[in-house]
Amino acid sequence: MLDAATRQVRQKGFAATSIDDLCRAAGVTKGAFFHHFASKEALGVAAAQNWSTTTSAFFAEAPYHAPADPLTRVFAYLDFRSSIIDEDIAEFTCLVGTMVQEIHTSSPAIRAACEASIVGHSATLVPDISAALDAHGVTGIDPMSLALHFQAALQGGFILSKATGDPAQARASVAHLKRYVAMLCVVPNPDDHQGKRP
Amino acid sequence: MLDAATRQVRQKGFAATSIDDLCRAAGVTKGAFFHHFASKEALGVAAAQNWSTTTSAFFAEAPYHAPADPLTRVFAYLDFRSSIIDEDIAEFTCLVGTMVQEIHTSSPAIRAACEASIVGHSATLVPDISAALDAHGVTGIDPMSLALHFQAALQGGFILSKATGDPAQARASVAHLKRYVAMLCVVPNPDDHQGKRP
DNA sequence: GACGACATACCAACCGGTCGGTACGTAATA
DNA sequence: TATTACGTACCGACCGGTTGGTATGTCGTC
Repeated sequence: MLDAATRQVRQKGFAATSIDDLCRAAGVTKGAFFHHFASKEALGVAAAQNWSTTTSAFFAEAPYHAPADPLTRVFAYLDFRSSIIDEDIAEFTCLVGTMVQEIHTSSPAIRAACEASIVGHSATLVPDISAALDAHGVTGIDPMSLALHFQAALQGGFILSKATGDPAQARASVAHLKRYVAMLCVVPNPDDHQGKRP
Repeated sequence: MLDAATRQVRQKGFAATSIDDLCRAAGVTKGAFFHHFASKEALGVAAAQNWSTTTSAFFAEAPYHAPADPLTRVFAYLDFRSSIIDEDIAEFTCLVGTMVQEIHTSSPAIRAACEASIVGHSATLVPDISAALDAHGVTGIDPMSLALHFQAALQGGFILSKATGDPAQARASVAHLKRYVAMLCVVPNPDDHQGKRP
């Protein structure tokens, strides 16, 4: 049910996703839908929360946490984000980023759920970013601000990919992000980076 | 008419914007609407094209073209983008970025118009970016790719602002963008930069 | 009097949401 | 164990309102 909602919203947006279509896709009746969700808005909130939990589990299990050096972990995160951008645009695109564009004024509840999802994920990056910045003596940069900038470039990359139909646009923005971090921490070639410089 | 459409789409999205509401807001009848536009999709295309022409005129007249040094012009562009992010989120947000999220699969015509708007604006930045990169001996960076990354960070910043309700989120991403360019061109403090280094 | 620029009235389809009803598990009671 | 009572899960017909879109009329202008 929530999976079907996620799929449809990512393709058509929230407003264009009708409950009838949703029920047909999920193989349930309308009665069942309104038994589980009080309204369409409640579905939106539940979908955002479900997205939050499934993606945080997905990222928690991802391999980018393995490296010992924090900066290497940050690079690995960006590489990972780049690697999961595949051919099908509706597959790698962000549910909450899509939803919040439409409903940020009309539905405070969904908006808040989307905010929690994005901010929550960003917060998980802060320890690594903070440690990497400290290890290289970088000052004047708020780790959370940089984490949010990551999400901004990612979300914007998704928009560019949707506009051009080309997933490479999103990957290109991640590449710029990686170069930004590399220069911040004064690493000449981030792909050769294995740990703290001598 | 197109102005009313722009306002409503930026607030509610394309699908949630009804033609009836639109006509009421614009003070015209439905008959007049369908006299000018063949369909709602045609309105979307026209709105995107109108957005493209009005914004390109707006940016053409903006003061960031004044400085003699190309890198200073790039910084001035980013400063300008930051300065036009005011309190009302629906006022500084991008029409085509919002529309393309919803309709990228359902309406190829609107998608193409949005792509043209974003890519077209990015292309206007290429001469300055290219000259700035050349002047500082930066190689291996495609100017158009950097221009598109600017748009990605901006669009993503808009999403973050919509999610949090805070315009400062969008400005923060522009600040990171500016720092990125400064480091690329090896300028210690971009705000002090007045021309090519000795 | 032909034609473009609108206005008015209207339509079928669809929208989110409701509602009466049903199938079924369970637990207290006798 | 049979009966009753009740909560939960679910069905699907139905509702009022809205949707994008159309058909037809009207009025000023060349």
